Amino acid sequence: MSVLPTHLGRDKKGRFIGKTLPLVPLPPKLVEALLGELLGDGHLRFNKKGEDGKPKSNTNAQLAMTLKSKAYVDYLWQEVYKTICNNTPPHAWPNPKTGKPVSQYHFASKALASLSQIHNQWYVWSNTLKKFIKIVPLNIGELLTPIGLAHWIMGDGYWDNSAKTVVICTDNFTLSEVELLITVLKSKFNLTATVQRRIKSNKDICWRIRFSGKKDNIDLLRVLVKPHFIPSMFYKLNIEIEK
DNA sequence: CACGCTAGGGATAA
DNA sequence: CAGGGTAATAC
DNA sequence: GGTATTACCCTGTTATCCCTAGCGT
Ligand SMILES: [Mn+2]
Ligand SMILES: [Mn+2]
Repeated sequence: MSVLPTHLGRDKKGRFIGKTLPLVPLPPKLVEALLGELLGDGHLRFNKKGEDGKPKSNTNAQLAMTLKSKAYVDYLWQEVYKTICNNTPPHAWPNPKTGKPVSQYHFASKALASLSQIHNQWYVWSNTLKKFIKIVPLNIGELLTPIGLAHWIMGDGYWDNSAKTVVICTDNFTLSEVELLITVLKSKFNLTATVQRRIKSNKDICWRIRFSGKKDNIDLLRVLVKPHFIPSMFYKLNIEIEK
């Protein structure tokens, strides 16, 4: 996996600079984290689209993140995705100059051919909806690592204080995708989880991943992902921030 | 008491 | 999460 | 002029997380 130039190099404003870009390796840990972001709250997008709604021929995908947690957005930009981002730091939204209260923070990566390839694995074109739908790649079992799991839970996981366990909100994935993910959690990490059925407000049915609340299982999950968590997300594992 | 499971509401945080 | 608009630039 | 692409900033819309409540073994 590499950061491939499209055709010509560009400056940080996206303007052509008249020379080709060098090939920069995409760090494996970045790819692992990106997988977690895509399972969770991340968004791979093409900016410009043609009349059919599909991306124009030579455009490339960007990773876009818009989240409430300033700490997590800053961490992602600064520590995880810096090598594929420009130097513009995450910005608050709404723009503070509007006087409205800030509710989220945002950054986007560079548009890169390697991200377009990953988009191709994670999104399928729906002819009926005329848009891309995010899916779980069938080879997720080869790709998911503790780093990815950590980012996934920091994104879509929460601590269920009544059941005393972690639940992942996989609401927009299909039942078979959720079952696949549960199989992978068991085979790769020996983590036990079950499908939790839920009726949404609009009466549709969705499925979530509920980790077994047994002490050994939760302990194992914590050991796996805590090293890749930021402290402000420890609450999703019901871990105190130690001093 | 420990653990598993279902159900559902709501104002955001995707 | 997803999509839209525009300035900037090369060819 | 006309096309093509990216970075940056902004907007649309709802499915999220986060919570409470309850029953069962
Ligand atoms: Mn989410
Ligand atoms: Mn989230």
